Amino acid sequence: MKYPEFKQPLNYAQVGTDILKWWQENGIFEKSVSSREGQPTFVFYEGPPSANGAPGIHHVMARTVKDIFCRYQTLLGKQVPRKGGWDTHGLPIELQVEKELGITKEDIGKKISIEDYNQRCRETVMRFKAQWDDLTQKMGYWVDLNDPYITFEPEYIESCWALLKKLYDKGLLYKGYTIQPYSPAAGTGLSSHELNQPGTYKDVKDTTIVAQFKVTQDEASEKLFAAAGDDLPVHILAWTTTPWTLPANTALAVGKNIDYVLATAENPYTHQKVAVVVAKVLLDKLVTVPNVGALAKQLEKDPLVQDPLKQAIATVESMRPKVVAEFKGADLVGIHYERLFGQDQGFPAFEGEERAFRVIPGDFVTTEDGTGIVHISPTFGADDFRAAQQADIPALLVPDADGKLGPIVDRTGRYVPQMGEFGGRWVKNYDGHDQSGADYKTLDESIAIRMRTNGTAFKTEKYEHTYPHCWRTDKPVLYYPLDSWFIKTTAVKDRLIELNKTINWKPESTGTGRFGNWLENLVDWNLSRSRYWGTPLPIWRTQDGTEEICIGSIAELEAEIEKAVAAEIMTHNPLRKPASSSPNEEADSQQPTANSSNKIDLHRPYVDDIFLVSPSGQPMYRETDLIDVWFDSGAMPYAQWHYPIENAEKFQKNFPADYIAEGVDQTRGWFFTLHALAVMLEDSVAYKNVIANGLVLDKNGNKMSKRLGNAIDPFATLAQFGPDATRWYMIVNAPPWDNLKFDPAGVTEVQRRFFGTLFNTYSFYALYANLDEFQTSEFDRVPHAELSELDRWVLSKLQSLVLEVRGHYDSYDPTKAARAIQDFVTDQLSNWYVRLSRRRFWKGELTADKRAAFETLQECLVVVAQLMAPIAPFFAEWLYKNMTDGMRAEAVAKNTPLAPESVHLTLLVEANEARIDKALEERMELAQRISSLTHSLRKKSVLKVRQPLQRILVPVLNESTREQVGKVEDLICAEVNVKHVEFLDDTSGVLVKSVKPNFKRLGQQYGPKLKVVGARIQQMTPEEITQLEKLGSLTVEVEGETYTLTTDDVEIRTQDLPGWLVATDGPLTVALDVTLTDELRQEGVARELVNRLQNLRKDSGLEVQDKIRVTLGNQQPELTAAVQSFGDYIRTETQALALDFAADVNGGVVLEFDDYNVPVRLEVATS
RNA sequence: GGGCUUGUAGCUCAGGUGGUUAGAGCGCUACACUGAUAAUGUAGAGGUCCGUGGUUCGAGUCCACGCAGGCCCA
Repeated sequence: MKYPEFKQPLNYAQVGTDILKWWQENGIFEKSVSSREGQPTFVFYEGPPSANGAPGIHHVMARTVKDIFCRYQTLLGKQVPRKGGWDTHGLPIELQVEKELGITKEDIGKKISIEDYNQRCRETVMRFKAQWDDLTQKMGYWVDLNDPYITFEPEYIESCWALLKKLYDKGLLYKGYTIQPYSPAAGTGLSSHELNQPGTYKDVKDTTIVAQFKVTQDEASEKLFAAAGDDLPVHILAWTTTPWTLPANTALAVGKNIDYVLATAENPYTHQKVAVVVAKVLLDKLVTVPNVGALAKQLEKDPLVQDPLKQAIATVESMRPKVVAEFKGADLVGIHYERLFGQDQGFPAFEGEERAFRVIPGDFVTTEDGTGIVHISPTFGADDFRAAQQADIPALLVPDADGKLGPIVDRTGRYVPQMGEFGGRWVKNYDGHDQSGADYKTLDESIAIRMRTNGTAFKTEKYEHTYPHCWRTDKPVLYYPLDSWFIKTTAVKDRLIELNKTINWKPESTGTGRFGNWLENLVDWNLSRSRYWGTPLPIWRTQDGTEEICIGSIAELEAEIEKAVAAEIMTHNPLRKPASSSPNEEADSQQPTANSSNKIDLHRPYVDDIFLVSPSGQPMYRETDLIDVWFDSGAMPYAQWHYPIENAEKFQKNFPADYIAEGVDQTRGWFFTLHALAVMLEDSVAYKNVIANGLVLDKNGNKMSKRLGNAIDPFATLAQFGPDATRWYMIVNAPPWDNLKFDPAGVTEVQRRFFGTLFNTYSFYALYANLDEFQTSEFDRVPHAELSELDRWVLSKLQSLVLEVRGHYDSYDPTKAARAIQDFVTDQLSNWYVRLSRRRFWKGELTADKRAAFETLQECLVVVAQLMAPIAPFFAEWLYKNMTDGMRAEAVAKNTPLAPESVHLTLLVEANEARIDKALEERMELAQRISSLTHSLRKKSVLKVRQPLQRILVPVLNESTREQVGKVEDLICAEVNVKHVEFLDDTSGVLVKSVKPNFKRLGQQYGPKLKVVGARIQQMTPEEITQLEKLGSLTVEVEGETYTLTTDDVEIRTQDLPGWLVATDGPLTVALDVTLTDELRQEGVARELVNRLQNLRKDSGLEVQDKIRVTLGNQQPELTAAVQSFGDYIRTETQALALDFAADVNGGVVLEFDDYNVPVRLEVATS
C-alpha cells in the first residue's frame, strides 16, 4: 500500500470536508466516547448558546477552546461525554419577537395573547439552529448535537423548579425589594437594556442642596465638639441633586480613607456660625468668599460704614472657613445626627428609627463634587440600599391605607399623604401639570426654601447634570423599590469565596480579580423578571401574602391542583386529561390547553391559570414573575439530566465539571450562577478548571459589528482556509484569554508556514517511501542505539516536545502547546532534520541507514499528528491516516497503539525520557550555530556554498566543547560544504580573549562598587586574563581598594583570530579558511555541473528515479579535468549511467556557470 | 465612577525570581541558494519597551500616579 501523494498546494478546506465526511460515515465522534467506556470520566459542561442569531467568528474561537481540551483528555484515555445544549429563554428573544411583530411589552395581553407571544418566542429561538449545527460540524467542534438539553422543555423547567424548591426549603428564597429604575409615568420598571437606549440620558437642570445634618453630641462625636469649641453646633454637610429624597434620609455615607475636616464657617442664609464636616479637598469649593476689594466698593455706598475697607476685610475673614480639626472617614463612622424632617414637624414615624441617622462607610463615595459625604435614602438609590443593608440602617417606610409598608413616594410619583406639608405633591412632573405660574414651585424648590429658612441648608443652587429618562414617556426615571424574589447568596458568601479559591482560573486574574471581587461584594441574587418568555417562578401565594407554597415538581403541582379542585377553587385539573374527553375532542379543541400537544407546558400563561388552595382554605395565585435566565443556565449541571427528578447516578458521575470555558463576559453570568448553585445545593464547586476567553476583534482592534461591516463570516473563513488553519491561527496567535485581533492575513501565514511546511515534509516522506516501496512497521525497526546522531537528536527533541506539549495542555495553555509544536515542525524537523537528511532518503538502495531515516521521520510525523490533533483535528487526522493506514491491518491484528482508525481514538504517546539526550540537543544547537556563522562568513567572502572549502577553525576554551562539536563535525561539514573542522585551543597561542563582567554576580557581591569593578574588568589585559584562568583568581586594585576576582565573576570568550575572517555569536567564534586549491576548485566545478544537470533533468520533466546518459562538449580543459576527477560523484548524484565527452554535442543545450559554457546532451537511459 | 485587563519594531507576539548590547515570525531592502521550491539561507533597515515620578549600583521587569484601548459593573 502506497502513501497517498497530493498536488501542491494542498486544498485544506477539502481536507476538512473529506475528513468530516469520513468521521460522519464512521461515527468517529461517537467512538471517541464509546471506546473509553469504563475509563475515568472527564466532565465537560457546554455553556448553552442561544440559536436566535447567526453564529459569528467568535463562536469558532470559543468552541475551539472548548474542543481542544475535550479532545486532549480523550487522547489521554478519559471518557469525555459532551452533551450539547440550547439557551432558549430571555430578553433578547423577547425583544427580537417584539421587533418583528412591531409591538411593545405593553401590547402583550392586548394586541397579542401571552400564549401566541410565547409561541412566537419558541419558534424564533431555534431559528438559526441549522446554521449553528452546520458551523459546529464544519469547524470540528465535537459535541453531541442529537440529544441536547433545551431550557424551554418541561423537564428542564421542572428541574429548575425542583432546585428552587430545595433553595426554598433551605430558607434561601425570599421576597423582598430592590431598587430599580422605574418609570412612574409608564408605571413600569425599566431594564438596563431599556436604560441603555440612545437618548435616555439627558442634560437637566435641577435644584441641588447641600444639607446641614446636625450632629448629636455623644461619646462618638465628642471629639468634634471639643475641636469646634465655643459651644458651636456641629453639622455634617451632604449634597444631593434630588432634594425630594432628603425626607427619606436615614444615613450618611463617608469614604473610609477620605480626608475630612471640621471647619468653622457661616451659614449664608441664617448667618449663624457653625462648625461643618466636609471632605478636605472640597472645603474651598463649598464656601465661596467674596472678594475684599469688591465688597469694600459696595460698602462705600453705605453711609453707615465708616471704614469700608476694614469692614470688608473683617467680613471676609469672618466668612472664611477655618479648619479646626482633621479626620479620616473611618473616624466619623458611627456618629449620630438629627433627622431633618422629624416627626415633630409633621413627618411620619417609621420602624427602626432608633437605628437610623448614623454615619456609615460607603465605597462609592468620592470627592469629585459635592461634599464628600453622601446622603443615603435606602428606598431611592441602589448604592444607598446596599450600603444601608450592610450597616443595618432601616429604610424609611410608611404604611398605606391597607397597612402595607411602602416608600414615601407612591407608584405614580407623588408623595404619600403622610408627608406633612408636602403630602400629595409630585416628585417630578409626571402628570404634565401646568408649571407656568409665577408662583409655581417644584417640590425640590419648596424643600430648598423650607431648608434655607430653618437653617438646614448650607447651599442651594441650580445644577446641570445628566439624568436617565424613560424612553417611552420621556419623563425622568426614579430609582424605586420594587418587589422581587431573591436567592440569599449572601448567606453562603464565605463558602463561595472559599471554594472559588480551589478553582483553577485561566487567566488567574479573572478568578481572583473580576470574579473574586464580585464575590467579596456579593448581594443577594435578584431572581425576578417581569416578563413572559422564561421559566415561571413556582410560588403560589394567598392575596395577603401570609400563606405560600413553592412547587418542586409537576407531580406536586398536580396533587396541589387536585386539592384546589376539591376545594372548588379550580373547576378541573388542566394537567390531567378530563376523563370524559376523547382524543378526538381534544384535537378539535380550539382552546389550547397546557397539555394540548400531549406535553405539559409549564410556561405562561398556563401556569398563571392555575390556582391552588392554602392550608387555611384561601386561594393562592402564582407570583407572576419569571426567573432570571441565568438561573436556567446555572442549573444545567442538574437540569440537563432532569435531576433531581431522576438520573441521580448520572448526575453524580458528571458533577462537578473538570472543565468549562466561555467568554470573559460570562464572569458574572454563567460562571457565577454555576458556582452559586453548586455551593448552595451541593456545597461544592461546579467546575475545577475554567478558561475565560477574550473577545474576537477585527484586525485593527475594533469590535466586530454588522453595522460597521467588519464582521468576519465564519462560514466564508472556514471555506477559504479550512477549519485547521483557522483554529490553529486563533490559538497560536494569542492566549485565549487575551483579545484576538482577527486578521485573515494571519490565517494565510499559518497556512503557509506551518501547514505548508508540514505538508511538504509529509510529501517528501511519501514521495521517497513510495519510490522504495517502503512501509514502516511498528516492529521491525532499526534499533535506537544504531540510529545516526541526527536521528537520535530529532527523536530526543520529539520526546522533549511531547513532555512540553503535554505540560501545556495539562495546565490549560493551548497557545504554548501550539507554538511548541509549530517551532518543532518548522525549525527542527523540516528545516534541520529533513534538510540535512535529504540525500539519505533518495540516495541508493534501502539500507539500514535509509530505513532509519524513514522510520525516524515517520515517528515524528505520527507523534506530531497526535500532538496537534486537539487543535487541528482534521489535518491531524489526514496526516495520521496517510501515515498509518498502510500499517493498520497489522496494528489491529496485534492490537498496537496504531490500531485505531482515527488519531482521535489513539492514546497520546508518553514521552520516552530515556531518549532525551540533553548533551546531544546541546551539540546540535552548536552545529546549527556554527553552520549559521559559516554561512555568514561565506557570504562575506563571496564564496558560494557549492564551492567546497578546506576547513573552518573553531576556538575552544574547554575540552567539553571540543568533544561536543567533534561529534557533530560531519553534519557541519556537510551543511556548510567544508572538509574539516579544526579546533584551536590555548596551546595554539593565537587566541585573543576578551572578558565580560558577570554583572548579576558582581552586583550581588559588590553592590554600589559594581560600576568601578565592572569597568576595571573590561580593561583587563591578556596577561591578567591568563592569570585569572590559571590561578582561578586575580587581585586588582581600583580607587585604592583591592578586589579579588574569581573565574565566576567574569565570562571569558574568544573574540578574534588575527589574520582570519571571523564571525561570533556570543561565546562561539568561527573562522573560515578561504584558501582554494586546484582540487577544491575542481570539486566546485563538479558540483556546479551536478546542479545544472539536476536542473536540466527537472526541466526535461524527468522523474526522480529516471536514469540518464550525459554527453558533454570537451572544449574546456579545466572542466574536463574536473569531470575526470569527480566523474563518479557526478554520475551518482545525477543518476547518470554514462558520462562521456564528445567533440560535437548535437541536439543538446548549453549549460552556463561560472566562466564555462558547456554544451550538453541528456538522454533517458532506457535500461 | 469602580473592578479587572492590555500597552515592547510597520504588523502579530516572546521577554522565570531586576543584571548593563531587548528578541522571534511576518512585512520591507539587498544578495545567495534551488530534485522540499508559493520552500530556504545570509545580511540590512526598523524601538522615547505608553508617559511621569520613585526604589536600586542597575528597571522593559518592582512601587506610585497618570494616559490610551478593551471587558464587566454602576
